[in-house]
Amino acid sequence: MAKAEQSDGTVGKALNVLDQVAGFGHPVRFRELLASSDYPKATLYRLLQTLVQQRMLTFDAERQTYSPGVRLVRLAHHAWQQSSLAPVARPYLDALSRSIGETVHLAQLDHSQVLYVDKRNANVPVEMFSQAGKVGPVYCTGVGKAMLAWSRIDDQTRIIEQQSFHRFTDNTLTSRRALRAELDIICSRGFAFDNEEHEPGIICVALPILSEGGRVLGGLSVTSTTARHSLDSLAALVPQLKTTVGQISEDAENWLFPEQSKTHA
Amino acid sequence: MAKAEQSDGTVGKALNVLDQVAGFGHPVRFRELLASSDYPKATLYRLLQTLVQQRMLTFDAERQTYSPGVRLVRLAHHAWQQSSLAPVARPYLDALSRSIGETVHLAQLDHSQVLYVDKRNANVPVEMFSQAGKVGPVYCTGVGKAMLAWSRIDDQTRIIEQQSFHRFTDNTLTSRRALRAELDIICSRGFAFDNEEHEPGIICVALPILSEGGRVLGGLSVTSTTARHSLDSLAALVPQLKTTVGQISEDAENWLFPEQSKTHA
DNA sequence: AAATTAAGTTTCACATAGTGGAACAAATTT
DNA sequence: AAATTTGTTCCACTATGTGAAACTTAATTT
Repeated sequence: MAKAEQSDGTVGKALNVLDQVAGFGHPVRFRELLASSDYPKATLYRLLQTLVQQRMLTFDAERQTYSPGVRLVRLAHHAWQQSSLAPVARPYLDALSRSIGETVHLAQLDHSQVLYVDKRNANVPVEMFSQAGKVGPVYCTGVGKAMLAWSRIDDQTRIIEQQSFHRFTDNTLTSRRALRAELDIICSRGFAFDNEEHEPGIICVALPILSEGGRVLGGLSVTSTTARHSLDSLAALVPQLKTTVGQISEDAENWLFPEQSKTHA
Repeated sequence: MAKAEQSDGTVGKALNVLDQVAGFGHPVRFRELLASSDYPKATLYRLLQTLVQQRMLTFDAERQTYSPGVRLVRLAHHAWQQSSLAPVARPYLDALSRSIGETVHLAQLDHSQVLYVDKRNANVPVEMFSQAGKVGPVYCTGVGKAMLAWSRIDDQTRIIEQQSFHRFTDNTLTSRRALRAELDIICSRGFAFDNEEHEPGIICVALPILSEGGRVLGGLSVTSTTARHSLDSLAALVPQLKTTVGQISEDAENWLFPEQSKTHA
C-alpha cells in the first residue's frame, strides 16, 4: 500500500491521466507518458483513447502527441463563472487596480495550492487565462499564507502537511515550524506579506476574503517590486484592500456561494 | 436506439454529467439533475459523488447543490496555453486591437460550435474567461461561417448537419440550403460577414486562420455596431485582418500545432 | 536490404468496478 | 401525525475495464 492517493475507479484514473498530460506543458508522446505513469501499457492506452474520444485530450496524428483538449476551456468557463469569486469580484478589482496602479491578484485555494482566478495588471492590458488558472505554492505567496492563516484548523494542518517547502529565495520559509510561526504573526497583524519569498525583488501584501461565517473564500493581493515599494508602503494600502475585500465578501454572500467541497478525512 | 450519442464507458458518463451540471449555469440540486438525466437514480448519484471527490464538481453541503469545480479552471489553463491559438496570437491581437479600436475575437471550432479563446475589447478593460471559453453558434456568427467555409468537406457536412438554425434575428440563416449558399459566397469573397444574424445592430467581418496545409486552425473577427460601421467600412479592415491572420498562422506553424482530433466517422 | 530494436496497437481469459431496482432514511409538505 | 418528496444505501448481477502477452508497425542499426 505504498500509495494512499485518491484514485477511485476508472474516472479517477482517467482524470489522473488528464492531469498528467496537462502537467507536461507540451504535446507528449505515449512513450513519455508510459514512463512516468503508474498504469500498465494497455490500461494507459485505453484511458488515453477514451479521453481523446471525449475531446478532453487532443491527439495530433502526425506527431503522435497528446495535449489537453479545448473542451476543457469550455467547461472551465462555466466553472470560473459559477464557482469562482471572479465574476463577483470583477468590478471591485477594476476599481482597486485603477486606484492603486499595481498588479492585483484574486486567488482561491484548490487542493493545497493557490489557484489564481483573476488578475489586474496596471500596465499590460490583461493576460486572461494565462494568469487565471495558474497555480502557485501556498507557503511562499501572500495570498497563500493569508488564506491558510484563516483556514479551519484541520484544513490548515492538512495543507501545511502537503507543502513542499522548496527554497525559491533566501527568504523562503522552509519548514512547517517557520510557516506556523509566520501564520500566527499574520493572524494578529491581520494581513500577510510576501517578502521576496517566492521571487527575488517581488513583494506583496495580501488579505483573506472571508464569508460572514468566517470561512475562507479566497485571497486578494497587491504585488510590487522592491524598487517601487517597501513592505511599509505596501502596508499603507491595507485599508483600501480591506474595503475591497469587504465588498467582495458581502456580494459573495448574496450570490449564494457554493461550499468548497471537503476532502474526505 | 433513440440516441446514437457518444457515451463510451464510465468516463464518458461521468463527463456527460459534468457537462450537464455546467450547462445549468447555476448551482443545481440532485433532483433537478435526475429529472433531465438519462441515468437511473443510483447511477447518477454515484457519478456525482465521484466527480465531487475528484474536485471536478463542488458540492455545497448546506444548499445541497452541485457546481463545476475549480479544478477545471486549472486544467483549462493548460489547455488554453497548449492547445489553443491564443498564446501564439496574443501579440498580434494586441496590435490589431490597438490599431482598429473595435472588439476583436479569436475563435476555434469545438464540436460543431464556435469556441472563443481570446478577445480584445477597445473600451472596456477586458472580460477574461467571461469571453474565453464561451461558445456560440457556427451558422450565424462571422467566425463560425468563416471557419466552416474553409473546413474539409466531410467536417463541413457533419457540422452543418448539427446546427439548430434557430432564428435569432430577421437576418439569421435558417436552413442548410441558405447556409451552403452563403458559404460559397464567403469562399469566393475570401471572408465572412455577420450581417446582424445573431444580434440586431451587431455586425462583423471574419477571416479563417489556415495552416500551410490549408487546414482550419481558427477564426479572427472584428465586431462593431451598425451605428458605427457599415459592412463596407468593415470590409475595408480586411487587409489588416489578412496581415494578422498571416502572422498568427505562420507562428502557429512553428509552434508545432496539435491536430484537431478527428471525430470517428 | 536484412536484422534488430523500440514504439504503438490488439487480444482475451479474468475479475474488478459499476449497475440499477428496490428498500430505506431524512427532510418537506399536507 | 400521516403523506409525499428528496436523498442515500444495499446487494445480486453483469457490463466494463484489466493487463500480460502476442502482435504490428515504424525507426535504427548492422
